[in-house]
Amino acid sequence: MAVTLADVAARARVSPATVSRVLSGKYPVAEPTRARVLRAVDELEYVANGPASALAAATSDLVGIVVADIADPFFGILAGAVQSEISAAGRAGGAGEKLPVVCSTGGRTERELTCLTLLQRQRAAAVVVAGGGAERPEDAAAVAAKLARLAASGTRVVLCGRPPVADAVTLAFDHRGGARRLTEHLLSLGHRRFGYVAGPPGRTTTGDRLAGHRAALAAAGVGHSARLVLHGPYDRASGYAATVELLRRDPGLTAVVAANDTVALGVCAALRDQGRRVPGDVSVAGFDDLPFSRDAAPALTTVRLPLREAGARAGRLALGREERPPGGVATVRGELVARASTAPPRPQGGDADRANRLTPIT
Amino acid sequence: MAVTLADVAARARVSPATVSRVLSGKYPVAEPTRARVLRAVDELEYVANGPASALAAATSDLVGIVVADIADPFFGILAGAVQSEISAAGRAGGAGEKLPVVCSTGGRTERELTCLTLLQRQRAAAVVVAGGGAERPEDAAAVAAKLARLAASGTRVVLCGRPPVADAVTLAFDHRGGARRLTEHLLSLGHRRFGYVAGPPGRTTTGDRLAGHRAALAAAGVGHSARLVLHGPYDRASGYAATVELLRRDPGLTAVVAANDTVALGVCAALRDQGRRVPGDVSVAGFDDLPFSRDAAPALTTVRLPLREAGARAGRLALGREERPPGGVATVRGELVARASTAPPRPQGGDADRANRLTPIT
DNA sequence: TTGAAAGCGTTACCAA
DNA sequence: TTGGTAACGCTTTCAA
Repeated sequence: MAVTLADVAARARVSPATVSRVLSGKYPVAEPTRARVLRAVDELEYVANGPASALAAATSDLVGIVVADIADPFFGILAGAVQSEISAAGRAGGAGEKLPVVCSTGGRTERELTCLTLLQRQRAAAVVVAGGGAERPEDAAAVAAKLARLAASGTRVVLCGRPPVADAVTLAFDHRGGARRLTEHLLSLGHRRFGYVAGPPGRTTTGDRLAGHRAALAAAGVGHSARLVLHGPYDRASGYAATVELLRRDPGLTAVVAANDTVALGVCAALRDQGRRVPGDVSVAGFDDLPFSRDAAPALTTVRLPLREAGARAGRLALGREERPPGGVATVRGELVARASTAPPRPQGGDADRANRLTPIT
Repeated sequence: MAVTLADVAARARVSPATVSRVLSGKYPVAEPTRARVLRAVDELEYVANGPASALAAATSDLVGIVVADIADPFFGILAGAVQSEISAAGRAGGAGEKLPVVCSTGGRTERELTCLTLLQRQRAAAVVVAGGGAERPEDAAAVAAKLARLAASGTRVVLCGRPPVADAVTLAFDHRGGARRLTEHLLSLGHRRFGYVAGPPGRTTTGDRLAGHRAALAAAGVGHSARLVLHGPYDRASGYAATVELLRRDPGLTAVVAANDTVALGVCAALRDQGRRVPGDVSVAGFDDLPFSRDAAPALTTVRLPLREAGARAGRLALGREERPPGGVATVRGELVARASTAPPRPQGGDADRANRLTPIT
């Protein structure tokens, strides 16, 4: 079978314990001995048995990164940042190097629990849970309980982009504030009739962004019908279909806010197919400002979350290389990116009046 | 500490061996006993110790997916497809459920070897290596040797999108054929002066696509200068910068072929910024046809690789749920997607002549 | 600074 | 159908 520690020990004429000490690197070993061991390791092409180490040490060097969907660039960027932060630490391939592993859940609580169980089974050293969570109390509680058990069993838990839970370190995203500023911006341009294409129902990200949007409207005294809020997955097709329906429900809307940039692309496409100029007749806003959106929809107004920075920080927190923020929670804010200031085409009397009472924000 | 098999056994008043059998599910156990064990598992919230199982069974339930960059939607889609195929098998969270783990290498051989070592250390059940490999013989040999060792140690190895190695099961992508058809298409429209923005140097994907392009040009008797081939990473900035330089070197080019769609977006942006209409003055072609490209560059001509299907198939091969293709190698071909048939603006005499001798393809 | 040996929690073989 | 019990390969006291 495979080469074992004992084989290396025999070859280097030392005890297995010594080899272990050399490899772990955190025990004093005489230099000549050390060299002999390392040479034996090389000659034998020894690769440690991870499971055996994990069993003996009661912790593995796996770091889990749980996301909704790796095919979604939002999570791809986030997960990539976490990974590279983790891989950057520790000598390449050396013992103690962490193996970042990405799991995707499809945004389903059930699958989320499964992933966490799988990581718990692996005795992962840390777990970064990225993206929004379930809003339903039972679901949220189930995940919280699972995370608590994970933490209790020695796994470091870091939340990134979801509400804090118990005492897990959390990097919360300010979706609410971002959506609010986004909507305030559109209001300041004079828009009064909004459509909103929301993300999947029952998820905190969806709810938070929507809440921010509604808060801005309420603060401006602009009414908003629930009929003009449509939910769907974070994809282009959802934006397209929702927009067709929104226009049917209110042909006079002048702005559409989308759950994210991908959805916004579908919105733009549908608007054009329905004969509206974008921007011009209708302004479209999105979220996240992913790299391609500037090409796909140059006039999009979005909120840019510093995904790379957040991911890197989450990675450091997972490794325990960065101090816990006060209270265990740090909030990451997005930046408003307004590429075109398109006022609505034909402002109506009453609305224009109200607009004058608004203080432009941003 | 954590609940162990022995705890469950005690509670269910059976031996540890029996609990193990119930959990593994592949041994006959009397129904009442089985029920008692499962109840104990539930009551105790027992979660098996993966490392211990892996040690005893000499194989873990990890399945590695090695990609160049998860932040790149190309790999995100591919990895996502592999993952969902793997997660679909096996009852959620049950014993024996595989844990698909994605690692990214940045397309660097060194990091690739590290990832493979890490997976070898974990005694992964299978490894799917996706995306092109190194062209340099030493590098290719090093990776091949590593893969051979992995395979020898019982890990199932599946290659996806890179040249076959020894006897690893391979899903090869026909980059060469795709690039060839793409170029033939542009030639059939009358284009004769091409710029080419290639991927990172020294990688098989880059080399294969370029080879296909050159083969098409050669077959058509169209000369091509190495000065009009520029290399860079698979990102937008690379396409932008390369295009500025290409136009400097040949202001009269009528078509630019890009390493992939993301690069093509940069090409389009640069062309516009340089005062060219796209399409119109210059036609742009890309690769991969990712979801956003139709919005970002509606007139792009691309080659669409069936990424989801390929990923799913790779997943099944990794699980041993799909038969090895004859010879161990199956080739995945891309589909030419031509959204606009833009002929060059001002065909030159001699070239137009030659164009007539071409048989239009596709 | 090094060695000996007792676990770590499963699996799998051999009996019963 | 079940139980007893060696491995599995490493880490980590405890001694020397």
